[in-house]
Amino acid sequence: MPGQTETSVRETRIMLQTGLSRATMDEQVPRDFETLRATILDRRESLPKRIAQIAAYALDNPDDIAFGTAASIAASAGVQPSTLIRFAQQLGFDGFTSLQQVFRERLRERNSSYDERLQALRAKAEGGAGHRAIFDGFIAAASTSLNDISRTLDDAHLEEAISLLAKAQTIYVLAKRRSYPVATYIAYALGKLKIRNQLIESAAGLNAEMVGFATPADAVIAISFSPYAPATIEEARTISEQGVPIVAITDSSFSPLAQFARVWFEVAEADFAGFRSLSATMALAMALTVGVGEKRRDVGRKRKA
Amino acid sequence: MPGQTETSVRETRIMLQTGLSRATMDEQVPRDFETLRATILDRRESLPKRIAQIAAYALDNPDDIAFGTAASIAASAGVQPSTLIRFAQQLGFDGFTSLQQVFRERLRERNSSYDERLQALRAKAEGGAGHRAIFDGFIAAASTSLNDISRTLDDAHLEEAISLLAKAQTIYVLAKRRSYPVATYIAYALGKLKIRNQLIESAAGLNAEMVGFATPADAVIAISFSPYAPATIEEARTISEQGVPIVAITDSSFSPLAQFARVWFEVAEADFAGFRSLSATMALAMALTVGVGEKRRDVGRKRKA
DNA sequence: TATGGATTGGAATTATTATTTCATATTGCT
DNA sequence: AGCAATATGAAATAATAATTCCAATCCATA
Repeated sequence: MPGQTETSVRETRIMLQTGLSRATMDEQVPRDFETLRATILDRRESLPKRIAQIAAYALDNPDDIAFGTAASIAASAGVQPSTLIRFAQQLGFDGFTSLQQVFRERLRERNSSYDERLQALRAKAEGGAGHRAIFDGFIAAASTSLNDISRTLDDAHLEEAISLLAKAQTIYVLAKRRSYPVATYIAYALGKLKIRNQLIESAAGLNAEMVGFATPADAVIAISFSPYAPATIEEARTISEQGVPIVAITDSSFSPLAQFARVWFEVAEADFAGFRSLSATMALAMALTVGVGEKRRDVGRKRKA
Repeated sequence: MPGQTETSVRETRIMLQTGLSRATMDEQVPRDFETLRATILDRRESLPKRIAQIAAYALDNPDDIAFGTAASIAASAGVQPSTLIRFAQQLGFDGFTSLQQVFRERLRERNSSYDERLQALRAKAEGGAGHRAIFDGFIAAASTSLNDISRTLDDAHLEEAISLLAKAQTIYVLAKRRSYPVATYIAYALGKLKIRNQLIESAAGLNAEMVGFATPADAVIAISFSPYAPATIEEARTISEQGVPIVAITDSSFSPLAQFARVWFEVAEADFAGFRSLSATMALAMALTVGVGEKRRDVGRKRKA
């Protein structure tokens, strides 16, 4: 019997079961994972027990659905393979295989290098594709930056920077403009960890004096990206000439900050709509801060013992 | 004939072909994608033409290998299925299926829900696993938060908030403590976009006066997460009583901020080592800011036309 | 340019996996 | 409680896909 007849017989049966016309059916089949997810959550209540069981499993373990065989998935979820297929059919798919496609597509999508997605989103936003596109762009930029930094960060530098900062009496935090939010976050976190710190703010114009108090027993976290705020560079220079060690977060080895720094990190943030992400810098800043907190605790313990 | 015999016959044949003992073979089979990649690049020169062809294809289209069938992959790469299997065997696998596992594992790894990774990292960091673990933890927390928000953000709310803010004469930005970095970033970005704004700072203790200037023609972006800074809530209340519309970013519908807000966003940030990520909030903040910038430009253009 | 070995193509075979079927159990309703 | 409709389990079957086999081809070397 030719495949075509086979298929149409199957379709007829499903249509009878669900009471839907073919056209309606097609419209309702969720093609992408998010729609599928929503559909499942929507119908969760009205699903039979076993079907609900596999539905829950599917949302909890999407990767297993993407890669497993009907039998293996059914076993993990504690149902029969046939139930899995019924589940797929209830959702409007014509079998497990086509349901699985959606789960596979999801992995492909997610994995398609964020760089590519970012390109696409930039183009989309340029074309005036609404505010959601802008939002997605910032999400993508942040994700890209996180991926990048987690690939490129050098563990040894991290250790070195943390040791250096852990020894400091006071940690000075130096950043302006775009980097300023990071500085305020560091200051907040250091404060919560009871680590003495001083944010070098520009408001009152007393920076020079503030900087003057730092000694070689202290340390500085300085953050600046191109175009480097002249004030940051100036203050970094002064403070390094006083012999205060500097940990710098910046964006290239040509950065003037890198020259003054005892340890420096190169962080490449992706940008979108003219604004660079801060997510990678933030993550690094937090790691430094909490790392210093940990280190001090450890040292304290050792001294007591 | 039982499967076991079948298998051992196959193994013997391969061993003869490659001239390796079983023990040596096992050591050489690349288990993870990176090793496999290196192995392929290493042997690239010495591979026969068709095998080299599929090798190149595999490195260029790893996703296809992960998802395709031997036949479909072979067709895309322009070779016979049998060649694909020979390729796998040359690398020490016992067939296409086990080669494919490596490509699938790669996708799983990359994609392994950040939540799970976060759990693992938290445990690791607790156990004092060094500073890299802390860093990875913050990266994972940030990624999780980004994933979450991009799933849950409501487009309609975004549009509404942007329209509201775009109409404002002055945008006031209100946030303390942990949220303060976001506020400074918003203020920075609004400034760069030439949008009049006022950061409500606490330094000089003049908040009450500042807040008093706001009128219903203005708008507020208020950001606060549990435990809500009392000052933020107080100022939000006052300002909303003056009839100034508020766009709030907060963490639950029970948040006091949500009560005063015209539009509010629920942002669930993952935490690590006691500090919550800010990445999702930052992304949303940037989308709002740039969205307002776009909207004003559009409106300006329309007026001229 | 002949010859042996390696490589390749394509069909045949075998294994695996999805799907269907049907008997049985459960549920909801009168 | 009894009936019909629905849901479930388990095995049989159909479909699909991986693997093997063998003949044909290519390539290096004498």
